[in-house]
Amino acid sequence: MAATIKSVAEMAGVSIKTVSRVINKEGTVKPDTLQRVEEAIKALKYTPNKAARDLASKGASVLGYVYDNPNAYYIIDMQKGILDVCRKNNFELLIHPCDASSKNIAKELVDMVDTAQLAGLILSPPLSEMPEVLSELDQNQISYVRILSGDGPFPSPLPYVLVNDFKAAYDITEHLIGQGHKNIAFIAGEEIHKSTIERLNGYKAALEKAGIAIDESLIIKGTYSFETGVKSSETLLAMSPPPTAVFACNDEIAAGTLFGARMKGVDVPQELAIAGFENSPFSRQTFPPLTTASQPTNEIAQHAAASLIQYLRAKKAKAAHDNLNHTFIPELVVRASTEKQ
Amino acid sequence: MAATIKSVAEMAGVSIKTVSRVINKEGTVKPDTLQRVEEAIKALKYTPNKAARDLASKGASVLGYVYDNPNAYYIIDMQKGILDVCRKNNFELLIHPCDASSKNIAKELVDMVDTAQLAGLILSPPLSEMPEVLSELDQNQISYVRILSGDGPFPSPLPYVLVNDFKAAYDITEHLIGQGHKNIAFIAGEEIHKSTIERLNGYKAALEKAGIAIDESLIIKGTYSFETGVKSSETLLAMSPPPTAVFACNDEIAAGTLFGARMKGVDVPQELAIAGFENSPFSRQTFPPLTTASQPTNEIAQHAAASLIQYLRAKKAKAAHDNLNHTFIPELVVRASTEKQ
DNA sequence: GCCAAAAATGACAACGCTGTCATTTATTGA
DNA sequence: TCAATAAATGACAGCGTTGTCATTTTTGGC
Repeated sequence: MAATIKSVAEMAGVSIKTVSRVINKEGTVKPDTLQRVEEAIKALKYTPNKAARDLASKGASVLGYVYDNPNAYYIIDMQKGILDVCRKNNFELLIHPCDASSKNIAKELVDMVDTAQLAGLILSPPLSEMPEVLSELDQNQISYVRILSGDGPFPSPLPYVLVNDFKAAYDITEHLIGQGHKNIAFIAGEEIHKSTIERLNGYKAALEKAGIAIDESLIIKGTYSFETGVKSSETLLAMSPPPTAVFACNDEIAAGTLFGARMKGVDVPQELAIAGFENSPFSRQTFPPLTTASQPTNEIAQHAAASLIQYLRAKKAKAAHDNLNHTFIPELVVRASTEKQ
Repeated sequence: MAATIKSVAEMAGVSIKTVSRVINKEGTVKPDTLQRVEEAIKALKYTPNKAARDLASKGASVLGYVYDNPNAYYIIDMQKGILDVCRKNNFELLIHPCDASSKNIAKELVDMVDTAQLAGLILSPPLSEMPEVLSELDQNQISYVRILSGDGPFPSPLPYVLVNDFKAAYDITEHLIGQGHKNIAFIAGEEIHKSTIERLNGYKAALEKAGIAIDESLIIKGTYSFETGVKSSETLLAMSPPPTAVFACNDEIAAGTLFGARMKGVDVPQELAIAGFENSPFSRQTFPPLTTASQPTNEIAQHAAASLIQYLRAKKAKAAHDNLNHTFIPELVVRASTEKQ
């Protein structure tokens, strides 16, 4: 039914190998043969059979994107970025949502790579920051690229993409200080996310720089969730005096904090300034809109996918690969939630 | 390097065909041979090569999920549901975000099915409701399952999953009427989404049932976006008298309406009640939280994927397939945005 | 116009599995 | 015990490509 390389070869009056050369753009085909073959391909609506290709050339070109992250916007953006690069490079993408807190998550990933015959993995936080996962992958010689929080460079044979949360958190805190706040609370997310630590450190560094003593009671542990924001705002507003500003570890928490403040009739930003992190779409849609830090998720994803593909190609060709590790710095986005009139 | 069927066969002292029978659970292998083979598989960590399998058995098992929808939560939920079913049935999933407004979207899909050798497509709105797309797929004999708005059953050889937006919209409107409102506005989304029409019809039907005349000036056209909500609320609040309630076609619009009301200092729900649709996570997180209708997206997705797979199997076996088309009715979720104290 | 070298093309064996059909082994009934 | 039959198993040819290496054709220098 469907055309095969053989039918194309017959129609063009060449051998199948020549057709193969054409579809793989090997460039050693005479212009007029090339044209004949291309015409035949078009006429027969021929598309190479992927299974046969993968089999013959040993190894399919499929990447895996593994995520465990509650933020749908983040995932979708990541996914789109990765997909774009995959498509351009003739790779396919296998998507695998998973539960990072599951005990055998590492084994599960190795299994997946085996069964689906993946060429490599793209890991985003927290998976990309879990030593047990990484070492298991290393032991099984699985290639991967990590997206993680930090400010390298650091030595690693495998590619990675860094997001400098420290700097961005520093900027946000500095902005709050610039608005005259001295009593600034910090609401943290899960500590398994390195971003939490980095953001906390940025917060602390900015306070120190401004000569403001760090008050541990203003630092609240939580999860990256709306609920954490709601609960924390209760705790914070019950203090005397309450903080005049809150730096929430992400927009969800910030939105929760805002919600909590509103419930108590506390005016934002007059009585309480609130900043988030991540620049989720809804950070623009709360009332008032949230000050936050924007990271170019799509770009980060593209970069990650591209460097993994580059790494895989270099490995296959047994060549050294250029190191294209890169650090992204989220940018401060100031909105009404931290600006008094 | 990696184990093949041959190495397993040698180790177990059987022919490769017997190993094949074991991994395909054909059930015609003696218990003790079976055990020997299974042990060899385990010992060698053998996993069948997918490419070889697909090639030999003609036809890979890959479904395509095509979407063009701005709602990240919806997509993620859909995707997870589909992925679950795919994994259980040994199918793979190719994800393809696209632009439904692009002129050659239909060709693009056909191309994708060809190049990626897809077994079938899962279409969600608006793609699933575009005649030009469907007829192009039909012409190319591509199998697909549609998720769409409506309240069938209707005759179709291909499977589909319906969401009864009419009924849910009727319920929401009835709820608003029950709260004493007579002057209820409707903010629509893109008309290319059949859900918009269905929801509008549900709204109208409920008004009629209650004997309330339909006021076309209260029906505002827009897109499924926050911005539409903001703008529409300006228009509506400038009327004299302004409506006392708004039924927004989805939560994004509702959130925008809420935002707009807040900007004008209009109290929700005392002065203006607002209802949305979809039960997005953020509908719980606005202040006040939004009344909305909840659709079991994950379940819908699972159902869609399962019926497509069933259809494909039946087709391959040239058997008639049970029709498992199903209609889901979103459920009313009442929250503070429509309930006066 | 001839030869060597380079460029283009082809023949054919993999790749790792499944499908078909032949063969061997176990089971049954008399 | 021996056919006759059923159950297990095996041999081997594909599946549609790519890789390797041999062969043919073209090119360029003299």
